[in-house]
Amino acid sequence: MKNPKSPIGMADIARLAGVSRPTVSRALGDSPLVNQETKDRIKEIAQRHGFIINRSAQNLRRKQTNTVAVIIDFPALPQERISDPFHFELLGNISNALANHGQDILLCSTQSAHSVPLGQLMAHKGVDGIIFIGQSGQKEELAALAEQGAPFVVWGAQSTRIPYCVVGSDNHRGGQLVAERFEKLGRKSALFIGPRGHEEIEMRLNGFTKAWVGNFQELAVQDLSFQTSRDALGLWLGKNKRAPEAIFAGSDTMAMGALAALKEAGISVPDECTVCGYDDSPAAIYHTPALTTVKQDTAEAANLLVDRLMKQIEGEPQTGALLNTEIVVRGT
Amino acid sequence: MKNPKSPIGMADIARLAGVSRPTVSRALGDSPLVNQETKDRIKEIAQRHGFIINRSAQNLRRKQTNTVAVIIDFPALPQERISDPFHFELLGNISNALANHGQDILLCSTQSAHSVPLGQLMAHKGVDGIIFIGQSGQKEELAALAEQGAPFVVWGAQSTRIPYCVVGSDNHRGGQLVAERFEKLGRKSALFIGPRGHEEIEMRLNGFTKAWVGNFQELAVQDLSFQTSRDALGLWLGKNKRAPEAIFAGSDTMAMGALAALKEAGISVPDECTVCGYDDSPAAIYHTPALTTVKQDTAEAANLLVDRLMKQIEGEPQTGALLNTEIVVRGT
DNA sequence: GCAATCATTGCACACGATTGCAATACACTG
DNA sequence: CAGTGTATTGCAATCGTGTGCAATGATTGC
Repeated sequence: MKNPKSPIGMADIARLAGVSRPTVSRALGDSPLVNQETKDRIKEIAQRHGFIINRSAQNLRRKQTNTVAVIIDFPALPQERISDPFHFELLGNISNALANHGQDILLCSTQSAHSVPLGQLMAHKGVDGIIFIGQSGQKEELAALAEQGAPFVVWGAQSTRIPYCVVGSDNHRGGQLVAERFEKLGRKSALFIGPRGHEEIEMRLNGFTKAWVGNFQELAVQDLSFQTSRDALGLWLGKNKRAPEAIFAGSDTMAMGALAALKEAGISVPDECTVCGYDDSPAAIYHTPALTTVKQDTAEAANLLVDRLMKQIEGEPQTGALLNTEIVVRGT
Repeated sequence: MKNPKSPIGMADIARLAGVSRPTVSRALGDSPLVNQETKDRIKEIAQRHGFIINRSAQNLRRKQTNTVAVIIDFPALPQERISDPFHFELLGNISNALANHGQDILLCSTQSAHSVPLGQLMAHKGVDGIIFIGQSGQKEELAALAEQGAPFVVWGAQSTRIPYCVVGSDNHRGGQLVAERFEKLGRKSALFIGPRGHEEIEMRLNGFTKAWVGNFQELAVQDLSFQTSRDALGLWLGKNKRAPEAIFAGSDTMAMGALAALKEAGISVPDECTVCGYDDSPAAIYHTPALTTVKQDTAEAANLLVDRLMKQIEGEPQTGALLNTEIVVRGT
């Protein structure tokens, strides 16, 4: 029933060291108020007896938690499976980055997070700050949250005059890189596949069209899933007699959907049609042929996110940041 | 500097309701000691004023945290990228399942978790229980943890006389299903690709060989990565004149690696060689051709894990559980 | 009508750590 | 030697909530 927990507390250490509890507290906190020898002795004793501080008590007293909430979009239903593996990779890197700062992660799915007003989420969950992943949808709520001075950062689309800190890859530049590559390959016509209303993807498209001079068409789809993309392109290929010479997909998952449709239509890749995705998710490498795609450096992204969040928690307001992006040329 | 947090506490609610603080505490906790009308009134007031309980204080007093640690293998280095998307899916489902039980998730990477002796992890992180994902490596430490009565569950390989609660898919049966399918297709020779020493995979192999009557060879590799599998099979195909008629890979990722090697060798799938993976990870669907694989139901897995963990926390010891597995036939 | 029972509520302390302030001891200055 | 300063430590209050026990008033039984 009751697990034994750690029955050893600060008071015990104090007794063992022959000092008072506050002195132990200060010693472990490396306070300059305590004699160096005393500190060393206390630390040694605490170490030897496997003392572990009670986070609940510490948090209560300090009014902070050393915990950061990460809010991420998990597929609500098993069959949806829409969650992007890219997010997983980012999450892993965030986990590491936060660990380096001595912070714990409180993981929330968007649905459970939204059962509570965003503004109260922090107090409710008892965290010092929040990292949002893939929440481009709710700018107003995030703005309100920023208004009350809550420390948080968002992974998503950059844009001017956003009142909070957004870290994201340079989607505009990414799109541009794709256009440049298509040009270099001498392609004359291009098709873009992606949903409207998804800010990051719109920016990719934007960068692309700004830099692209050839023939252009857009295939607007409902979501970012493999299946949707595959079906949509299949239909499109049926209706249009000529396949485009190049396809730019809004994400790797969609690019793979497109590749499936191309294969079914008997169009050879990359000879007849070259395809470029976005994200450089692991699956891009595993795919046959391996996917040409725009890479977002998740490790650097995680570091930037965490770094800026920490500084915010310490009271320094932070501006957003743009990540370098590069195109990774593989088999498509 | 100081974020305003929620300045409203139980004392305020008490004053507003004209009762004492303890009464508020009991009312919100639905104690039968409080008059129903009083309870309702207090709850309403608390609700209306957006009162949110201070978890730190509550946890301190109750000596529990309503938080479960999930320890998962994140890739330590960005370039490793070995983490299986299957784990991500499982994590998402666990997140949902825990949310249903009002539990929060504390996410730890294995590396940060191992910076502290496993036995103290729970007290250190201040959680009520732990879910391990993909830790088949350290049975002794887990056994020791079980010894001290810590509540935890493990996703991994089932086996008899393990002193703690393991939930896993029926790997043995999974391998058997693959053998049966190969037989049904009339294949005469089979090759297994997978690392030795990985318990779950060994069991898959075990189930397979028990049921398989044809010619059999094993290709032992170093790890579970796409690249390793691809290279190893490539080499193997070079050395052996005849390709096997069927390949069973230890995981989907490895199956995709094998498919890449087969393609390079000009061997047609599934005509000349049929391939079967394991996990039914999302990438299996996205692959071209789509992967035939053994499915593990992550939603059910998550429910079982969480359910058993909760019961342990409440003091009921739990035995392990075996998940149903089924083979999903797709294009390979 | 009096005592016993019950339902409801408040008092006061506990949880385990942090911190402002006072206390002590000692050194140093003039 | 008195006075001031400095280094080190302990006392006691505090964070916000939960809970054993006593107290209150209402109800019941005889």
